[in-house]
Amino acid sequence: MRQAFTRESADTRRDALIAACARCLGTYGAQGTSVRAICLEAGVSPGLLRHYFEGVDALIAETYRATGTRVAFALHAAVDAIAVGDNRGRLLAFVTANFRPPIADPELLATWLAFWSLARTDPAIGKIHDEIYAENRQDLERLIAACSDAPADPRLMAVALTALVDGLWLELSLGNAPFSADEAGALAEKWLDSFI
Amino acid sequence: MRQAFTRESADTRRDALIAACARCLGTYGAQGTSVRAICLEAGVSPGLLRHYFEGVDALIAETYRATGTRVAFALHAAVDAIAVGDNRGRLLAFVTANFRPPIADPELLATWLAFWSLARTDPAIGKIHDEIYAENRQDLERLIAACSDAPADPRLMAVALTALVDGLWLELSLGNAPFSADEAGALAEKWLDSFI
DNA sequence: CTCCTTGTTATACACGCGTATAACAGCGGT
DNA sequence: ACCGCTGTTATACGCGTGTATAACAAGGAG
Repeated sequence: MRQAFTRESADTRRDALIAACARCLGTYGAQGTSVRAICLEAGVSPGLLRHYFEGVDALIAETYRATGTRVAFALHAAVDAIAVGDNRGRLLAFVTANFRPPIADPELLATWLAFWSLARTDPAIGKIHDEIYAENRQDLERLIAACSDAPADPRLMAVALTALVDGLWLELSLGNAPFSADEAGALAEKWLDSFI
Repeated sequence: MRQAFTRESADTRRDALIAACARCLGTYGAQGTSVRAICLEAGVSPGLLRHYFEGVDALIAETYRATGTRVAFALHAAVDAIAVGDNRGRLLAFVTANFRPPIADPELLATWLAFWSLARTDPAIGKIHDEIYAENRQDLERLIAACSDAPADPRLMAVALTALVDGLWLELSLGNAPFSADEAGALAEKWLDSFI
């Protein structure tokens, strides 16, 4: 007897596989994310992966893109929770959202680490990486420029702020960090106020 | 005919295997670092690895420790190149050395990424990670405290400086960074001056 | 109700992995 | 010059990997 199954639309199956891939990367890391593990997580047979994707590398690439937009969405939601007039508040919200769920999350870090390590090797992943980071920096520069007393060089400030936030986020998500999420937010705010 | 070989002391062989492991992690990433790849790089047969280490995981752990001390050594060398009286200069040297070789190096980043991803899974690696970071932070706090007008809370400043430096180093080493090593150094200096 | 398309499963293949084991050979002691 | 210890190699085993292929069945069309 063959296992029962239901036919799904292409989009549904692709999304399910992408979500399963992200869960595997977060749970088992890049090493433990195999075709069989992904398909088991998605509840389909291993062969189906290649029916929807060129190969496992292509699925991981699309998962990177999906994860990037998910993060961007969460950041935008944090910004939109602040009144449109409060430009400094919106910028601060964008920054401090990185220290709270769902962004400050060990599983998301594991996913991101896998992407970083692949970005050096796989050119396709590297391209996606550049796009995601460019978009994020653009968002940040926009929020900086919207502030009344914006600095002369928003690019360098965006660079510094991104680096600070990434570093804090990284150590916070790695665990055993010698500081709290609140302290991270306070540091970012202090740094921000010294500029604008 | 069997391949010729020479007998080496235990320390020599262990060091050679550790160095080969680091090169593999940097060149091929964690995914491409296998027992066979390491031993090919070291110029020995695959079986020899288990003659000197519990397994490949143990070798990677020792490689982490060795890499950590190598980085710490490079940072200390940068500090010692500055006159003992110039406390601010020594702190600045410690910080900016992170943006120059051999620390700002794609291969070192790849090695470090592998360690980060393993730190979550393997408790032994996680322990080594905590120790390395604690030492680094202690060094930084010492240099901060040595400055004449040290801030009230050197811990939080060390946290922030570490995060900023890590973030800048990360993106610099990932490549395609929208800023230069000099700009990174200038940013760190600016941040440093706003504190002390 | 039946047929046909095709999404899905099951199986197989070649390969690389980490490890275990036995045979070999370098090299110091005698 | 020979022996014996052991560092080193060679080979093999079981397993998991990504992918290719054929058999199957779900579900709409007629």
